[in-house]
Amino acid sequence: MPELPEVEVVRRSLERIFQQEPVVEKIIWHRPDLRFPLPLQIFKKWKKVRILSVKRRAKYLLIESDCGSLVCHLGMTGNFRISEMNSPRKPHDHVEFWLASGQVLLFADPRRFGFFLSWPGDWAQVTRELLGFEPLSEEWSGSLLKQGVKGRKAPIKTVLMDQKVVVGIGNIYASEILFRARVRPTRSAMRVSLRECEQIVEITREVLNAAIQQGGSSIRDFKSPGHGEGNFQTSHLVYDRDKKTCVVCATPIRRTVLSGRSTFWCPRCQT
DNA sequence: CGTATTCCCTGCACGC
DNA sequence: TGCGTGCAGGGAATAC
Repeated sequence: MPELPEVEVVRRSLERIFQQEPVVEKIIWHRPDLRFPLPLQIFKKWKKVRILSVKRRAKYLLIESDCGSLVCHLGMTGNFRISEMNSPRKPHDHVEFWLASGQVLLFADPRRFGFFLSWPGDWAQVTRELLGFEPLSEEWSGSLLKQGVKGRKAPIKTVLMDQKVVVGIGNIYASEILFRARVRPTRSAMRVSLRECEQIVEITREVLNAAIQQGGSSIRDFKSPGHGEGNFQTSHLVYDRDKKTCVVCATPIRRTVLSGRSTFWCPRCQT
């Protein structure tokens, strides 16, 4: 489900929810085994906790409270929604945040690749060391991407999805970005020129920002509490369009598997 | 070391 | 209709 735009849309939704009602009365969980075990210590401790902020780094959400912080990752199918105390739960509702307003923020995740962590230390510090550049930050640039691809024999698409190089770009947006940049996803990353890296950086920002504006891409099941479904899937030019005609040149779009992930590209537009 | 594959898990679309 | 197969937006652990 969630790449950077979707996670950012969720972040904004959660921010709005907690601005309206910052107090979490308690947390209820229905199973402790998401991708990683839930931080039950924290969950038990969180009674009458005030949420101070919801931040995003890469595809991680950081929920900060006056009683410590939670890191949340949505995995593939993780999602939040607002519900009422007495309204029926669904099969994959794993965590409930009971708000002082009487509403309940539910976290559901059918595939359970998502997780919550409590992070005692400085999360920003950790992510600085382990993760690459934020694509929407001022500091990222074509020359930095060029440094990132230096000596990388792997396909440019794989490197673009490498969270140590640049964060937040997942399988959908990697194909979409490279199509718009006219760079073939299979090309060895080291063979992408500085000029092309600059192009990729610029287009990455355009695509991710547009996707955020559109509320993300809702294929399958992505939804955000308060924002609902996104619309950016209607702007997909190559993703999931195998054998359909390229919107630019009418050549059939091709599907290739790279690092085990479906990849879509136009054999004529992209070199 | 870098790269590719496998696996975690459930649901759904598809073909027979 | 029912069943098997393959595939799905992420990422970590293996296997080369």
